[in-house]
Amino acid sequence: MNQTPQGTSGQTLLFLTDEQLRKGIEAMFFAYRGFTADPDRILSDLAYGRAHHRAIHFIHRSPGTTVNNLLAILGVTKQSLNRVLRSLIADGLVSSTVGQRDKRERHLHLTDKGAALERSLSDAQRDRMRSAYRAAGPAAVAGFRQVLEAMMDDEMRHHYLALVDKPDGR
Amino acid sequence: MNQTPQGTSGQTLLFLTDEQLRKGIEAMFFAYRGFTADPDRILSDLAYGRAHHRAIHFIHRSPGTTVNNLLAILGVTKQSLNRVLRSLIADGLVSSTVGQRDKRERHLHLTDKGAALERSLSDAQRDRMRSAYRAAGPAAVAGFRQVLEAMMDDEMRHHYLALVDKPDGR
DNA sequence: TAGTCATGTCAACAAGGCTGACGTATTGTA
DNA sequence: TACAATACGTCAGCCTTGTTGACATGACTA
Repeated sequence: MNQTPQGTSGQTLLFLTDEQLRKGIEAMFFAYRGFTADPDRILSDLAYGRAHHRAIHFIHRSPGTTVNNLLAILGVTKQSLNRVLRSLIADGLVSSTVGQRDKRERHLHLTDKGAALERSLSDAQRDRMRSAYRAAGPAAVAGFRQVLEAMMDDEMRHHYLALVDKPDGR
Repeated sequence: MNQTPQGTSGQTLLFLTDEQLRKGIEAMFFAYRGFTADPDRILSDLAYGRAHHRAIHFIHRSPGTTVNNLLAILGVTKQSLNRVLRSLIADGLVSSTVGQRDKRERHLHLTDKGAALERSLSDAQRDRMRSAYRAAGPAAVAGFRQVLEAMMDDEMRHHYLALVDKPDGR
């Protein structure tokens, strides 16, 4: 299937061969390893894991977010998230405050200590991303983001766009 | 840091702002979820997981590969891989044969049954990749691969290039 | 007031990582 | 030919992070 593609309308679609697709799949696999490697190293010294990193990242991104919202973004069960949040709160990295409008909700913020860890994690991750961006150049970066966005599930794309399109970038 | 970057040599480097890097980080996160979603669905019906998928993928890619080689590519411990391989061999998806030149080595192949599963997994994953590629276009795809490659650890990039540069693409 | 919602929590389980230790062929080398 | 290194398998035990199911509480809403 699609081993020797011809132009559908006179246009060559060589970039859609199984071969090209496979390269993309393997690139995703190996690149994701690099993507998580630096934060993982930092976290392993602290008895935290990737799940803690994700929670910290998105709390930083959307200060005051609720548990339910975080649940939707992370795509895990509340029991799973709760375990992570509990340890972060116990260790004083995250604060949970009862909602004012709706007192059932908990609003999550990073403490100073949490913000410090977030910074060290995202610095490490950004350093790698920056050098990859720099090596590839602006045009490649635009394509990179385009393909990734097209690869997301609809629901995840909505979350992504809601975050990314924030006017002030926070 | 790098919040209001200026051209280092008269060139604007707006694509290297923390904001842009953060978007890339979040794009990777959400996209990877989509990347694994379809195979995960298939596997969960079979009592297999992502680890089985990875083993099957790379055995398919490099038929006859040794356990040690697979270990290096996957970047896990032999105990971890062995657990996966044991079940795949027991279920008749993978065959393990003693090496001819070096009898200590085991050469791994997919059986017909294993190849059938591999096909259904990679079909699902390729379908998503194909529609993302198609939506983004050839130029974006080139950039996508460039950035991913730059993001890999050196060791992983070597494995990646060794696979991807195979002349016949198998 | 009844029902729904947001949250937290307990218990039990599974996948898939890890370390450490040990055994067994087999191969390469001093 | 002894000995060391290599490739592999396996046992045991641990951790993180995901799951399901059940239940409780307080708060909002129709």
